[in-house]
Amino acid sequence: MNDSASNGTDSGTDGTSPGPRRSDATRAAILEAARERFAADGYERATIRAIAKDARIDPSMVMRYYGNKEGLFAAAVSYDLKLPDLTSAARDEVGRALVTHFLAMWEENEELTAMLRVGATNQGGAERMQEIFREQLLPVARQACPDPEQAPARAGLVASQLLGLALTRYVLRFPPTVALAREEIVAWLGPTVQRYLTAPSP
Amino acid sequence: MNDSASNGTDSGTDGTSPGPRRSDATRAAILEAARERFAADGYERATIRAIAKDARIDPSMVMRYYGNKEGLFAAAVSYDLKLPDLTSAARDEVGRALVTHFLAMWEENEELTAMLRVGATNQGGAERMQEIFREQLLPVARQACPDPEQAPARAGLVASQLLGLALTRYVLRFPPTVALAREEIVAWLGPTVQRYLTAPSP
DNA sequence: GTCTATAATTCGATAGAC
DNA sequence: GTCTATCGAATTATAGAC
Repeated sequence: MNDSASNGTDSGTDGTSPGPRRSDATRAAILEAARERFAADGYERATIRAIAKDARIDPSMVMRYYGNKEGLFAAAVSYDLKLPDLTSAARDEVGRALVTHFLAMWEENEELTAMLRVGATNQGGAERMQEIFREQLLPVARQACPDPEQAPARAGLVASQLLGLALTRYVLRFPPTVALAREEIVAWLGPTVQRYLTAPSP
Repeated sequence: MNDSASNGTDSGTDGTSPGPRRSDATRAAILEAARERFAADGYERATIRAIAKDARIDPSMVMRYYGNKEGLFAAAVSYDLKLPDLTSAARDEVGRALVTHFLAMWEENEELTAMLRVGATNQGGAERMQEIFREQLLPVARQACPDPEQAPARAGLVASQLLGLALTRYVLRFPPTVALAREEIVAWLGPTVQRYLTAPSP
């Protein structure tokens, strides 16, 4: 969301204020439109022209700012996804907490749908998806599960359930899964995740 | 796959139910190549030209046989995916049975990976995925779950876990999930699916 | 900074010779 | 049935005027 301000070529000669560029509004509009299009259509079908049209600017501006289509996608999904620190959660509640935060993240952030959709057909997208779950889910598993050596497998199981929920609810939009209330999902999936993390190996 | 013997009995005139054509081998080669490409690249990036090259025939043949790209995809994934009849399975073992058969299906059939990948970015693919879900998973849920009215929700939960496994294992290829042995997966996911189907609402 | 015009590819689809 | 040649449309990307 936040384009960090860099330089201010138009904000006068006094260097005291590294003010926002005049184009920051445009850049932000482009990124927002890009996230929407990538989330809705995937990488291939989301055209630069359509994104530019949504942002109500000229397609060539997208190229000027982000170089090429890959650069645009990278910029659009470069937002840091921070799963709240769950290390403080009670050990027998980590499953429910994880599902709750996961749901909140996906409902408020189109970026994740975009990444999942792109990850299904694009190598770069899949790798970025792997990164995120290594950085976000593995630490949780390392702390929650009894044998640290099993943490990757446990995290993989949790990922299968959480991403499966995201897939059926936000991408494929299976009606019954879409219809579920958040609390229902937490009530059903919480114990599953809890078990994947903390139960002894079956 | 099946290069069925192509004899000369071309029953020609009846367009609705043609016998074995001389071109059957070619058609089969096209479909096999199409499945591989769709599974590997998704709908948009799997080009007719590339598929034809894999099948070592001319791209125009694909058009001649299947009309257009959509027709090709439909033909490539039109195999009936038959989940074995689980109505005979013991009621407290339906979870494990379902996971076991699901795994077997995905490991031996590229078609399913193709459909999942396409479903992530293509409307038609997503709808076909929904169809299969309705025809295959819903009946199982209807029979296994205590309250038939809850069958769709239960089936949706099962789908989230099973398709999440397929996504992380066969599409995104998360290393820890790929590394799991089939028996481990059954041991972990079986109880989950069992609970989604038969446990009382939480 | 913004836009017009267009280059350079690539793809789906068609026409027609053999 | 098979292939060559090509059309027409869409795309990314570039060059340059204002």
